[in-house]
Amino acid sequence: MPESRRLDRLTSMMRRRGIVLPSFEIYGGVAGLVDYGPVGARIKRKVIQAWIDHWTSNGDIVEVDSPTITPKAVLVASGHVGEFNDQMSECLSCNAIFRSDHLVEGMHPSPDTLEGEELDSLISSNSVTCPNCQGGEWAKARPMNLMFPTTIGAMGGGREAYMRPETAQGMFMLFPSLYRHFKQKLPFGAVQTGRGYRNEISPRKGMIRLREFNMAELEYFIDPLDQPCGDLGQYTDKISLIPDPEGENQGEIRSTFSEANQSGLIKHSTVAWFMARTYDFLTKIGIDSEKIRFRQHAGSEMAHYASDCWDCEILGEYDWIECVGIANRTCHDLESHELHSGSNLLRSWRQFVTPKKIFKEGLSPNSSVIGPLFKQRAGAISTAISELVDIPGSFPFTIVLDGGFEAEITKEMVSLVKEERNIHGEWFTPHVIEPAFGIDRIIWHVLDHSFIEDGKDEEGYVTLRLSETVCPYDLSILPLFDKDGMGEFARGMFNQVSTIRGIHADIDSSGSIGKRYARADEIGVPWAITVDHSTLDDGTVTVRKRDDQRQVRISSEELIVHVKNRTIESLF
RNA sequence: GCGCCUGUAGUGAAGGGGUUAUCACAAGAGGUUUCCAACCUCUUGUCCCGGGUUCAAAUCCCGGCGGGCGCACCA
Repeated sequence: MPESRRLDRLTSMMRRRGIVLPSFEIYGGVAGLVDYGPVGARIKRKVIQAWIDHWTSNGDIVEVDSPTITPKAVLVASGHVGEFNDQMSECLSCNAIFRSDHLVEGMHPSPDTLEGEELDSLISSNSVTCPNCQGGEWAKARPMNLMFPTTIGAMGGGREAYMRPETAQGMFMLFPSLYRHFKQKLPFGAVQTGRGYRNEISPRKGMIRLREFNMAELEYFIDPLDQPCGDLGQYTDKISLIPDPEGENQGEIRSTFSEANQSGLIKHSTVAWFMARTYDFLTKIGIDSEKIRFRQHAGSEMAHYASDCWDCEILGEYDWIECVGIANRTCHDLESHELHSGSNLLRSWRQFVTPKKIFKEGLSPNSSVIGPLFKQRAGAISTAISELVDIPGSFPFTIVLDGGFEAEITKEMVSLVKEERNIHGEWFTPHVIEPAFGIDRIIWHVLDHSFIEDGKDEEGYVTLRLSETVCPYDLSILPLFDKDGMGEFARGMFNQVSTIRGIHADIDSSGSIGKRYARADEIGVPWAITVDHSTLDDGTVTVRKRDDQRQVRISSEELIVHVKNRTIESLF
């Protein structure tokens, strides 16, 4: 079997068996949009369920769900409207397109803040040449919008909006509700799974770069003075870590999460903790641990909102692909939303262990004197007096207002106040650690790593060695013949197991028994239950294990108990 | 967006200006004491879309859409 075509065989199988296939195909298809078919949708649901369970099982993280349509103002505050509207310049001689701000790199302190016309004039005044063909003629810079715009309101005059490029903003919007839910105590987190939208220039590589995709994001809100972290010592695997090439550490380092955190390779303990938990999740759903690595972003590739970011990359048919990003978003989002919205609900209270005593000495304006004397300027003068930090040693002294007005302040106009207060705590903007998962990319790699071809002949025998956590059906029930009562017995069993919560069975009576095993193996059903002649005599069935084809015989009642308890494995 | 390659049943392929487009596997019905893709009979189903050239286009040409790779892009 030529290994170079494994990718083709895997994608063909995925289409044929209804796992993942191009969308809208009878209308020619649309690049970057895919469907999950009947088998794929079940796998996807189980991956997402496993993800939600993984993060919410500690009690400090809850699930939320917010709209995909997002008002423009939210995305202006988050920085996406600015960042997602990069100006692009096209070379008139070879039609190559470049980001305008990259072309004028070094010619301006902050090229990414410039408008189209400023970029154009910078390009022409510096005679920037095309990196591709050395031509010097450029078309006007045009904005490239990577978000899908829409309008809220069916008639004219609606509000401008975009399809969300990430689910994170919805969780920031819900911060006040989360803060109340968690009894106003950090740390806590929220997860959200759902669709995100990016109008990619050129979607590529099957389901790797999509225009509409499934994401799963976790926002963990912490006090920046604290770095909450679980027991890293429980993760003893050595992990491949590739630190920022612009930093002190070079090349690939193999280390445990605990060591990496202690040595300062992973600076933030909470980031290290989520990296470990991410590794734990990925291996649990069937990603090969040898094909996982973490790569730190260089400062230059960091998203606009992040101060540190580690990508989790997975090795598959498309080489190393970024599947999870674990970013320290600091207070960027909450602070920016506070600024843009005027809300004061995006903060958290930090209680001091011991109240701080503060002594405040200041001047208090005597308005009965100041008022009649300064009339309309009295208010401004009173404020200025209260805000004086250095109290002048003698009277009279002069205060200069913003407009240049000079007021002479005499002893009678003020009184000296000495105040002693206990401060019990302070308000601050929480920081956010965000693990963001690309669900489609993860599903791809789960399938890639499970796709085992080990046929002896040319044709190849395919087994999808999916973990029970993500398999599309838990078991396949196969009547050896659909007659003599075997079919009825099988359907009875099917109905019985189908009432068990979380269990989905398949029933298949067409074709030879070998063919039916093969069909079940190909989509990763872990157990095949065969109803045969003996079943009719003594009520026993055979249970076949997908990964080694071993079979045991057991009474159907006993089997159903094992299905219920998820202990089929113990039969082997 | 650009360049090169490419598009034939569900999947993989063959063919190719001329009657009804070929093969394998898959799928459906029936048969067969049928436990690892067995066999027999029958059946369903295909030239990406649009325009052009031509007496005649699935085939040649142009455009679009989709796919692969490279460049660019991937906040």
